[in-house]
Amino acid sequence: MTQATSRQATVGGLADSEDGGPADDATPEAASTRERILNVAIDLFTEKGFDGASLREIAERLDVTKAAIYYHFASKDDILMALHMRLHEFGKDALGKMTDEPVTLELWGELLGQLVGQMLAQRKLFLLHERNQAALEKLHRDDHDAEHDDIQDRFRRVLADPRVSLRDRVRMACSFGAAFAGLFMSGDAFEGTSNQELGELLRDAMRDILAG
Amino acid sequence: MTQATSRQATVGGLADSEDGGPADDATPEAASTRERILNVAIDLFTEKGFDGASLREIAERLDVTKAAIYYHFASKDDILMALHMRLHEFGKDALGKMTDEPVTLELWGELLGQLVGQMLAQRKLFLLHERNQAALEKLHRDDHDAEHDDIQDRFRRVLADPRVSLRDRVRMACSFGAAFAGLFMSGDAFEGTSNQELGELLRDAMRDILAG
DNA sequence: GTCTATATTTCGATAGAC
DNA sequence: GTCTATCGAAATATAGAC
Repeated sequence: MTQATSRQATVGGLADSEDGGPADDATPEAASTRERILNVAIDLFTEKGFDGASLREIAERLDVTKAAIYYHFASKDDILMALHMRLHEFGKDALGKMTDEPVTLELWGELLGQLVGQMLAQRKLFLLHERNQAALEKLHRDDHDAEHDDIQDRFRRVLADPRVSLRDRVRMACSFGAAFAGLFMSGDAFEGTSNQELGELLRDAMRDILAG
Repeated sequence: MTQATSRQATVGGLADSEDGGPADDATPEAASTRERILNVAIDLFTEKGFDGASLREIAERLDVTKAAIYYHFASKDDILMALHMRLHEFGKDALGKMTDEPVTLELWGELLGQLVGQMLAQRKLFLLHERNQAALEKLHRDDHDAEHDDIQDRFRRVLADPRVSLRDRVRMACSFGAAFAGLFMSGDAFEGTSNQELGELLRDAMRDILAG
């Protein structure tokens, strides 16, 4: 029996520090193989798509064999799931602010302002998700112990909440899209800009939409 | 030799009406097999991703065999290219307004206002592109007779134009993202809304960003 | 224009030695 | 924890009959 257990992916680098599992690598020096696999996977899954990138490529880039990967992960899906959990970890703080009350434009603004900071810090992870929607949906479909507080689901539920006016809900979607486009759809057009400057410009634009 | 010639995909349903090629199907009655393949491909490539969807599935859904598909298209890539050209056809009118002059916020607003209408009318085609970035990039990489006036490239070039202030360029990206999110990232949250109403709400939000 | 049948490749995954 | 070797499945694509 290997360490890789099906669909029990941990965040990796954040948790995973008990029993005999691969050692947690909070210490910076040398990333564990597990972490190195995840880091290469982020790049390859984003560049070529989850289906377009093969385990062979990941292995080659790390100079190990496919079999080594299967020691750390039960399946290719399991790698994607681990990355998904990693993102979820970053998003859950902002999400915590959402109760069952109807979301106001003010609350949405707060939420998104916080999220923009995390998106700037975790650009690659968010980009991975944007570009692999189909694979992630399949992952959720196949996952039967669905702990369904997925970030995307929560967002969509808010945007569909009939207690909030259509106009406001459209504004909420637009403000999110505005931030998103500034970060991910512009290629490297804003590459020379510091995270702080870009973050402020985006927050300004968001404010104009929500105050509009 | 079959009709399918490599990488010379025509728009399909809009052009393609000369020589012995499969008949143009401007007449509504029954869509040609070629058109039916493209229509099914839009759905499957969007739902499962370009790599995740197989030609077998497309064939099954049309109740024909894979070989029939290869009569109409030289390769799987060729199908995606045909769909890409179809989108390009719709976008080129708006793009025509872009000269080599620096793009002003006003011009950008006009451009996007027009584009929103086309996005509403061709939702599926735009969604296909959003969800298959990796496959489309590979398509462009492999395409050596690159006629490089791709819509996305043009947009990015504008957003990177140093003659325009960073603030304005970020606003342009945001306004596009706002429209985009309202249309594609909200799932079916706005499904009950008419295209006209949604279009107006989106244009209002865009105006607020560009006027901000 | 569509079919049957098959060639060819690549992938995800496993077994077992070290 | 990583390796070599291999399996079985599924995919793209082709050949040739009808």
